[in-house]
This record gives sequence, structure tokens and C-alpha cells, in this order.
Amino acid sequence: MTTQCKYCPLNRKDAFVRLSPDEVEFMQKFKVGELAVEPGTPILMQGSNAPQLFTALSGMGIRERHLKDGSKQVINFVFPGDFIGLQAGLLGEMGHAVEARTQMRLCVFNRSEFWNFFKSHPERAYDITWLAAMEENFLGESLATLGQRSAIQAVSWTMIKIFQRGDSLGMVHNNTIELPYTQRDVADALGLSLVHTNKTLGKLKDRQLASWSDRVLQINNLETLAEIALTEIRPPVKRPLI
Amino acid sequence: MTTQCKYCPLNRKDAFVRLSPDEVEFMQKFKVGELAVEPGTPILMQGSNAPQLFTALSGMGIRERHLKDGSKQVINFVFPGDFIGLQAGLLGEMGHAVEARTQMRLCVFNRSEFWNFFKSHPERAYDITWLAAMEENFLGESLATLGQRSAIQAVSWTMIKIFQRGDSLGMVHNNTIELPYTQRDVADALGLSLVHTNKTLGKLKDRQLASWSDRVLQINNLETLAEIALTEIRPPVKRPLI
DNA sequence: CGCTGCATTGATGAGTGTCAAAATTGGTGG
DNA sequence: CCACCAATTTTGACACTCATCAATGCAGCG
Repeated sequence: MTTQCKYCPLNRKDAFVRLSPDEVEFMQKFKVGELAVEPGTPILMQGSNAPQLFTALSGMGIRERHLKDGSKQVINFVFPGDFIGLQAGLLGEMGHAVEARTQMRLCVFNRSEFWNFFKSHPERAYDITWLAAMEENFLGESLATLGQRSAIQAVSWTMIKIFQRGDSLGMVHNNTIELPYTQRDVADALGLSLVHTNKTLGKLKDRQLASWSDRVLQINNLETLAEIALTEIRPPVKRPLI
Repeated sequence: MTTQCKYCPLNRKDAFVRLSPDEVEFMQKFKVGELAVEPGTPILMQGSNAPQLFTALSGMGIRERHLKDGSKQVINFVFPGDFIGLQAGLLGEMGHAVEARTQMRLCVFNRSEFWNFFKSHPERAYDITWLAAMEENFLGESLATLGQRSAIQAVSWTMIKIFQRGDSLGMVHNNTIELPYTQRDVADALGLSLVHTNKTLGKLKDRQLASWSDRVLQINNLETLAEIALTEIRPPVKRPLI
């Protein structure tokens, strides 16, 4: 049973700019269905010219880029509300793959409608571009992490980012958040080895700053963590929902 | 003397999607002037809420992100035709700084007109989003470079990228291109130390693959370089001009 | 002509990667 | 409920890439 856009659970959340009833109705015209996928399912493949675009309604995943030698780079973590397939929609080809890490429900749009969508409602086109700019901003910060931050700085930074992203979505309770990711995912995101990532996480736990085990991340001292990570805590920005 | 858009030298180049006379006229309305800057000039500052956006008409620069400890990450190299200020235009704040490395001429737009621009001409809005998606794609590849590629792979990758970008703009002659960057810029782009970057460039020269000295980069063996870099040579894609 | 910035080279060591194995967890079927 | 297996986490030992430090060379320039 497909949820109608007007009942979309995400549109109620503080994390997002609330869509007006008019806009919701407009979105409904482009929604062609919902897709439920199991953990581990590839949603979009790298290099694919996907006919469908998605918005994550629930669940989490990763964006990852594969290299010819078999190694892979995790580009970003996918949270509810994330738009999936921007590159397919515009460039006709995905630069990275997207894979589910939990069960996910996805809102499905037809790529063939993308241009109509873009043309007929400039506010929504603007929102898509806003998301693209936000992603560019985030990837720039990630680049600085891989290039300039040490292992402990990088791991601290990642824990903060994931925690705050989850917090803005109401996924944090008692300073803890459930994460479906493995240490391998984080290692691949930071360009560190799995072993070293593990040992670095151990240091954060020893210092009582953050502990991540049994799929649950607990942040004990966000301020100190931010100092280590050479970053600043900022209030979340409301993002548009596509 | 400000060049009129209809005489824009970039719009003639193969690298770009040719704008129709109508579109050129439309762009002219938003162009508020031209700016000429000297090497080393900051064009946009990180964190700034810039009132003006730019397109690079000529010259080259870098995008860089500064961290609290004084280190910096070069995010990308700026070539003629690049749009500068997307994040300022949409997010109201630049996530990185932009700095000239040669003399540059910039086409200037008012940020206050950005929304009008976006709303009144969906094709151009689409083009901006296309550029954003392309940048996202590139940054993803850069992330994979910093995270997964070794020093020699990363340096090879960078030389290829710069060379091909320049080639598409007609800046390559006899397999050589003049570059205004320093080895420090490349080191900061790859998260390597200056010394190690230098030694790695030396290896490429020893192997007769690429030599870069006296501001001139010469590529002797693009195929082997691409193999080392774990990448594939692809024909350039025409990009829109803003 | 002595700056100053950049490129180059050698010596040394720290931070991370690699290898290997054990411990732990979670799932599955008997 | 236990036995077994696969995936993941954890730990220790060792190797190596790359960072750091330091000095020299070289070119442009006021």
C-alpha cells in the first residue's frame, strides 16, 4: 500500500522545509510508486543510466564508488529524506552506487518526467539545486577530512556528522543512535584500514568521548569530540524534501 | 571595456554547449559587469555570504577549504568557464574559498537576481543544476583518490584530470599545457606533503610519463598514466556555460 | 645583490597498513 | 536449546608509505 504524499511522514519532521498542500499535490503527480528493499540491496549502480530516481522515506544506506582494483570509497551515508539519483537525472549516469544498509522504503519517480518536473515548478527545481549545493558543500568538507585530518580527527568528525544528521531526524535518544553500518563502512569512508579504524574507535571509547558497539553509537562529549575533529557544532539547517 | 555576451569568447569553444542568441541576450540582462583580478587575489572567501557570483572568463584559480589548525585542502582547480559561487547563491554561504592563480577575468552576476534568473528561464536553471551534479560527480572521484589511491596513483590521476580539462579548452599544444599552480597546490589537493609530492612527480618524470617544470606540464604517455591512476580516458563532455 | 618563493634532495621517524589469529555476535538448522 | 557457520570486532606483531626536518639550489625581483 503506497502512502499518499499528503500523508508523507517525512514532511512532518522539523528537519525539512514543510511543503505546502499545493506542493504536496504537485509532487504526488510525479510519484510513481514505492519500493521496499532489504539490507544489502543495490538501489542504483555506478555507471548506470537509471530510469528511476528516489527519495529515501525510511531506512539508511551508503553511496559508494568502486575503483578498478576492487577497492571502494564510501562517499556518504544515506539518511531518510535523501534524494537519490541526482546524477542519473541530470548527467544520465551515476558516478557512484547506492546500496541499502537497512530495510528501506523509497519513493519512486520516473526519470523521464524529470525535465517536466524541473520546468513546471521552479521552486522545486530550486530545491533540487539547493540539495546539490549542500552535497557539494559536504563533499568538500569530506575531502578536507581525508586530506588533512589524522585518523582520530577523521573518525571523530564522522561520528559527529552521523550523530548530528540522525539527531536532526529525531533518531537520537539519550545521546545514542542506532547505526546499521559496520566499521568497514566507516573505514572505506575515511580511506583508513579496517584495523586502524577499529583501534581509533577504541581510543575514543577509552577517552569516554564516544562508544559504538552493538550497532549503537553513544556520544558522551560532543564538545571535546568537535575540538579533536577541528570542527564546530552547528545547528541543523532545514532541507527541502523531494 | 566590458565584453558583451554575444561576443563572449567562451561561447565559441567546443567545450561548451553553444548558447542560442536568445539565451545570450537573456544572460546579458543578468551580467552586471566584469572583474579583472591579479594572481593571489581572493575571489570568494570561505563562509562569506557573497553578494556576487561569477563565471571565469579567462585565467585559472583554485577552490580551497581552510581548517581551524591552519591547514588547507584544495577542493578543485578553476578553469575558464567555471561557475563560481553556487553555494553562496543557494546556501547563502561558501563552503570554500576561491583564489586566483593567474590574472583572471570574471563575469559578474548579482546574487539578488539569482532567484529571478532561476525562475524565469528553466533551461538555464537546469544548466546550473547540471553543473552542480557534475561537480558532485567530480568530488566523489576526488574522494576516491584521497581515500583509496596511493601517492603515485593520485598524482597521476591529478595530472590526467588537469591535462584533459585543459585539452578540452584548447590549452594543450604538443602535449604540453602551461600551469600556474605550484607543487604545494597539488600537495594540498591530494593531502600529501609537499616533499612527497615532489618526489612522486620525480618518479613520473623518470619513467618518462609526465614532466612538470617551469610551469609547463608535458604528458608523454597518457595511457600508461591512466593505468597507474586506475582510471579510464574518456572523451570530454560538453558543459553548459553560465 | 641579497631577498623571497619554489623546487629538489637526503636522513630519520611517526602514523597507518598489512598479516594473522582469536574473540564476539548473530543467524540457522537439527 | 545447542551446535555450527558466517560476519564482524578486537588484538598483537611487523612492515612500509609517507610526513617531518633540514639543507641546498635556483630563479625572479626590488
